[in-house]
Amino acid sequence: MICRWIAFNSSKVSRTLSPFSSLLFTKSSFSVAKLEDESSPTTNFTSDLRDFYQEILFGMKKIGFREFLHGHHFRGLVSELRQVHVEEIMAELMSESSDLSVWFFKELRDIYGFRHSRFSTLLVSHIFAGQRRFKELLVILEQLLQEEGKSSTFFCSGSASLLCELLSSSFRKWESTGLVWDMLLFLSSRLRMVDDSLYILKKMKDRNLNVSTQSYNSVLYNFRETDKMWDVYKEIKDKNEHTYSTVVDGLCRQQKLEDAVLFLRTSEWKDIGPSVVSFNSIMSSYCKLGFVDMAKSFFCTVLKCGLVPSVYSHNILINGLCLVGSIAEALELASDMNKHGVEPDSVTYNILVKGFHLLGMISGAGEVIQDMLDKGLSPDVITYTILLCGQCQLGNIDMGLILLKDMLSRGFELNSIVPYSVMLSGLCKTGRVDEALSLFYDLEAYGLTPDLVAYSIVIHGLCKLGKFDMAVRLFDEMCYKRILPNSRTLGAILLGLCQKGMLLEARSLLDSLISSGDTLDIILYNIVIDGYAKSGCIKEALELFKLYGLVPSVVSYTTLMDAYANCGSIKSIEELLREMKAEGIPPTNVTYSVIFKGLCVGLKLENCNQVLRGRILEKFNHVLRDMESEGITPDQITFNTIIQYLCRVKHLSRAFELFEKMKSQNLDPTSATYNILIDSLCVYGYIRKADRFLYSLQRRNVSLSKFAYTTLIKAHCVKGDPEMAVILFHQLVDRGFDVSIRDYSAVINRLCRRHLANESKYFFCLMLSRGISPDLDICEVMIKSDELLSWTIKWGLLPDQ
DNA sequence: CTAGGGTTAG
Repeated sequence: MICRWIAFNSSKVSRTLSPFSSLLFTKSSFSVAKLEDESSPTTNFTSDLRDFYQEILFGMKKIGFREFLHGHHFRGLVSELRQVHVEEIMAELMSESSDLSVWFFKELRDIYGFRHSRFSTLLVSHIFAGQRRFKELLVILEQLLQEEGKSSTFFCSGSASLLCELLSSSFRKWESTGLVWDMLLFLSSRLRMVDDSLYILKKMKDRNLNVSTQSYNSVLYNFRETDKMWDVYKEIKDKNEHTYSTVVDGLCRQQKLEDAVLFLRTSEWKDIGPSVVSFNSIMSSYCKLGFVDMAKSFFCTVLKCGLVPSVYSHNILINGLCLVGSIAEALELASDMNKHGVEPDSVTYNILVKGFHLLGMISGAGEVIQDMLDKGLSPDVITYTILLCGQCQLGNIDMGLILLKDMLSRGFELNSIVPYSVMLSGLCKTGRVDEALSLFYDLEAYGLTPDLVAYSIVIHGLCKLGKFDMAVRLFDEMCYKRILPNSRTLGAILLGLCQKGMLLEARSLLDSLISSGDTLDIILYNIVIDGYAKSGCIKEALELFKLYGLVPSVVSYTTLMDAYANCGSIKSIEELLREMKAEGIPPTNVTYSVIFKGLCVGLKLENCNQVLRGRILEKFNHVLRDMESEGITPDQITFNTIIQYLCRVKHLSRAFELFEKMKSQNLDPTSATYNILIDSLCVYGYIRKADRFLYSLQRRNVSLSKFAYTTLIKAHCVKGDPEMAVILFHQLVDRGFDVSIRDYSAVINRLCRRHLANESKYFFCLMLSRGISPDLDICEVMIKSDELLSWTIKWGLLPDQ
């Protein structure tokens, strides 16, 4: 019968039918056949779509919704189903029973993954609200809001207005509508859709709808770090404990710690009295400022008030103790927790693990993890991330990769991008940006979506290593995904432009950011100032430094000073140093290394003038004294700079004294330190000493760079100890250094010049045996040597005539 | 209210 009805009607209605209906017309399936058998013949042939749905509904009811919806023909049609059809059916089902429409709604959503319209969702929300099914209400409204958030555009977040309009027009008469409004307010606020929540709140007030304290508290929470906090606070009629503790926390976050303490004591609290949570906020703030003792005294106040310190209170204090390096006291407090009736949780252990890592005590961290396991708690993603971070900071990138793999095999990385970001950062910082990039693209396969931080890390790594084009590609990809760059991402791009020498582009990007009105981070200026300085445009660097009414930081000053240092303009450096000190900006050890560098370069320039030379040496000692009096301890690079300077003025014994001093201050000399010393020993002819020095370093298993070897090898070639050169060259090869044709040519060149033909031949053959073909450069050197000419011809190395 | 990720200068 239905088939006949379809045949009759299809020509009439086909123009108005949706793909869904058209398909329904033409499909002849088991279910439709069944429908025909069991439904009564329809007599009212109308082309009205609404009636059509009623017919379908009638049929569906006859054979049972479950069977109809699960029938394979329906599955085939569902992709053609439009939200408006569902709304239509839902409304019809409502007149039958609300449970039926809820069932239809859920069935479509859960079985077919159907995305419901605002209207359908709000309809079911009202049913849930009426039946006090709050959990389900929460779930579908949260989903709705998230969908709204996704579909809103960059600069317009007015997604709530559509919902409010619908609520006011279609659902005004529903008894449960106030509840739905309030829940929407609560959720939009909790989802940090701040503008939306304010819009909803305003509409609720216009309509005289009741705003629950919970929702108000959530709005308050979002504004707790701003001036608007008090406005929201005043509006709340039935304030509760949460309201008060949010205000305390807000004041703490606004750096108004004294006001927070004052608020704690006011009568605002009526008979409730301050809660532990408020004390926790205050303790946390004091810890972050490094005032652990203040935090401790508030901990005692908690006890005196007859309140019980929570696990949070303990963790906050333990964290504070770790941050100031009092790990022993932190451990003690953790073990005393049971005296207050609480037990350490995984947060406690993670804090302790981090504490040990901060002190570089890896074994201690291991013990904490063992304690954790003994307690029946497993290390979680955060534990692993802390360990990973520690390894990366120590430069043990491969160890980090192993840790990450270990995590992966335990399967709990899936919900967090953070450990991957740490790894990406570690790889980028050690120049392994290609590995970072491939890890980055693997993320999707792990079901993780890179966020702003992950993108920024890789973009920065690419820029730093000169792969600017790739960086821009990622930047575009990120923007396309609607992940908006922030000042850190833009800083990376600026860095990339400067490194590419695209200073005009860097400058115009900076200018466009300046004209956008927001106050720019000084770091962005510093990047461009450095870009100018590095390419010798001191004038432009200075202009940027002075014109824009910005407050230069120590980095701005040091950057400019470095530009002057490179051309030995000691006078300009001194002027800038005076200026920054007058501005109350203390120099750092970076500043001082730049100053030393400037003095070294100046010394080189004034080489022949004894008077100036003496004056610079005087300055050197003066700066050293200043540094000491300012309590600035030189780091490795400062030491290297000074050592290099001492070497340059041939004060080798002073240089070695400083080298010892460096070690006594627990500063591991870097490979650059060894290079400077070995090079200087060679330059001044102390080759035997250089040999012994290298040997002592090898015995101590100190990591040496290739330069240390090649320097000494070259010196032996020049000074006529080719045997030593051969021995060292073999060490170079055996230690797995990448030995290039330039290294062979450097050696052969020097040996030829000393007429050491046999040794030249030896290195030449060694080179060939390692699969390196000679180039024109080497051939020319060999041919020029009388002793080698015939030998060279024998090898067929004469250039084509 | 507590624990994990990214920026500039030597």
